[in-house]
Amino acid sequence: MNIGEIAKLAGVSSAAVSRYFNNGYISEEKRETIRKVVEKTGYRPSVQAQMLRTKKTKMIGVILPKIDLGSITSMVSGLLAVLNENGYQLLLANTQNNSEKELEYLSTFNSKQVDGVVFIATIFTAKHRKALKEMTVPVVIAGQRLSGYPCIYHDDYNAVYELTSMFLKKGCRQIGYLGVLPQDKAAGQARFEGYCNAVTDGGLKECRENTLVADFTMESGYEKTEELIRKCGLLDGLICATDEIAIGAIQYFKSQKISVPGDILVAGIGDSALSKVTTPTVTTVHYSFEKSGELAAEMLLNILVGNDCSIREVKLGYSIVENESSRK
Amino acid sequence: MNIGEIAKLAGVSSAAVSRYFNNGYISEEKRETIRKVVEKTGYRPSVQAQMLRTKKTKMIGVILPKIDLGSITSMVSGLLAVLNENGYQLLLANTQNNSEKELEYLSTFNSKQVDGVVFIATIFTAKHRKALKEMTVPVVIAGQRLSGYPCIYHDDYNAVYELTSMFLKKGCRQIGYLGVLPQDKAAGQARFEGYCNAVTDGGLKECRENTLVADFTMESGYEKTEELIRKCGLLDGLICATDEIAIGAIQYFKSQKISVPGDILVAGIGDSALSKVTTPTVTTVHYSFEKSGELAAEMLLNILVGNDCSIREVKLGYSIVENESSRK
DNA sequence: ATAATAAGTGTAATCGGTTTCATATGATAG
DNA sequence: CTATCATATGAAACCGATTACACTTATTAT
Repeated sequence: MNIGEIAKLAGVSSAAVSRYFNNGYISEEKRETIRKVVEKTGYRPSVQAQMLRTKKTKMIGVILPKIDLGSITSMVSGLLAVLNENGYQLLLANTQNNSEKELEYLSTFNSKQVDGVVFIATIFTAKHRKALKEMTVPVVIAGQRLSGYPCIYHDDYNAVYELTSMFLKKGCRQIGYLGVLPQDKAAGQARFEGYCNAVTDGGLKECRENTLVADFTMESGYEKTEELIRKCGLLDGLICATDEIAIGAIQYFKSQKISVPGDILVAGIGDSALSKVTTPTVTTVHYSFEKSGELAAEMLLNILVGNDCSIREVKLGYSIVENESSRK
Repeated sequence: MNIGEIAKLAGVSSAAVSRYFNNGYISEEKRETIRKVVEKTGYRPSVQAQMLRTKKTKMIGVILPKIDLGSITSMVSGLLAVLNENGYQLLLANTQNNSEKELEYLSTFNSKQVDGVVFIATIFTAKHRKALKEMTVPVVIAGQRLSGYPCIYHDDYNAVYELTSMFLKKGCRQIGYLGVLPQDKAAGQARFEGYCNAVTDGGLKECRENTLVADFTMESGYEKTEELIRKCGLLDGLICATDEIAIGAIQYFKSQKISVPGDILVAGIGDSALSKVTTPTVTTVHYSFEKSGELAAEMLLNILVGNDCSIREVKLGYSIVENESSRK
């Protein structure tokens, strides 16, 4: 069943049927006859033919490093809400933190498979920059700031700065930090700098000694906390770059009969579901990931309609969620 | 840059270039010249044109009720792994538990937009059956058994039967149950029946009185536990249809100074990340959702290549993860 | 020597729409 | 009474690939 057959049944040309679907000039009377035929046959235009002819796929590619992460699924949820609302579909690519795959999917999506791309990445290399430069479809970066590209990210620096300052105000004088790789500008570098500057501004020194790099897991949080304590002695505060790390840290302290928050205050980042069910519950930073997904989608759609004056860079705020692990 | 221009540059026909990409008859020498031209120009065939001509989109639609749920993202992860491996892309549709949207996306995907659909649903109505009957592209159902359709699901009945039997063996004589809507055949009905039959087989009676229906949240678990205790007095065991409900229940017991597992044993289902970080950690049932995603993808791909003798229905096993909430 | 088969190639039809262009009609303006 | 314009329509070109078909040449079987 194609447009020609419908046209024949309705006694019009295929152009008229096309206009019927695309709000072109068409008389009320033909519109009605076509409507009837379409209804009776259940005809739907072939999206493939439309894509080929119009060069619009109405699809947005989303590249993400890991699907089973609350922050990321929230973003996807926000993306989907806005995209579907506007008649776009979402093509998902999971790179499993594999840098090569990120480049591969960028290239795949670029070859006209989608109208635009939302790129959720953690670490940008020179290769990424090169791949991005070669893109012919618009790309919005989510979760990181990348100069020259439309992007949306969170105020990591100030979030951790404020978190650390809060610990100082509560009397902490030996604050440790468990971070992630600094190549990750957002979760790694910005958060670490927030910690460092807050500590220095608070009149403490040698912040770098009280820090270690972990990965994004609870196990790593546990191990690195042990290492940190062995290295620095007992601290009175510990800021962690993610909730998972913080929970691992708390588990270590529990195993050592070190009281949280009695002996040491602990905080994480992300406001994950986990942070609300542990004992003690974990003080953390809330980012609105769903909102950032929605905004990323809106930015991309704006670019697609050629709205050159639209928002091109967004830094989203945060709110500190004080839970039991820092109540003093 | 289209196939014709490449053909001209290589001094061959467009058919030859097409054959170059599709492993058709072509001499080694032409293959080489085409390869060079393709490399130099960076040409890639238009997927839209290919789709139109071949009637294959190499895309699979995935319809899911909620993206921010560990079990579902694990499935998606498994789906993606297998689909991408085989050159397929994943088109994501999130229905937010909206039955109308489920039907709408089924219909959208059906109109030749994808080669096949993976449908992750919770409740099947008559409308769903009708919509499924009208599908012209193959559909694999995940998370539920639906007679007549390729499907993949977990052994909910026996999982809960075994969990309940374990509680009985530990001496429980008053086991309560917090379930979800029985319209959900898998998480609702099958789990509930597993509980009922285990209780009856264990020589206890009146199982139905000790049960209530909650929804999938911790809050609901908290409230319904309160209601259940008010109704039935103190139980000595509580089986919950999900980990979230179980955690809500434990929070209620904590608030009432009722000891878990001292006074009452509690278990959930799903082996979520949450169940591992609470105090006490929650006894639960592990399902391999990632594997079910992989299998669903494999089933669908098999159907697509016309392998009629392939697996059409899979019931996956489970393992009980005994944690602190039931250690007696 | 001849028939049959396999390998290699190009032409042109095809997939199913959208859109340009030419054309027609009726209404309004000058 | 013509010129202009908005509305309405269909024919045909076009998007960019795949593939059926016809054809040539080389190889093998009879």
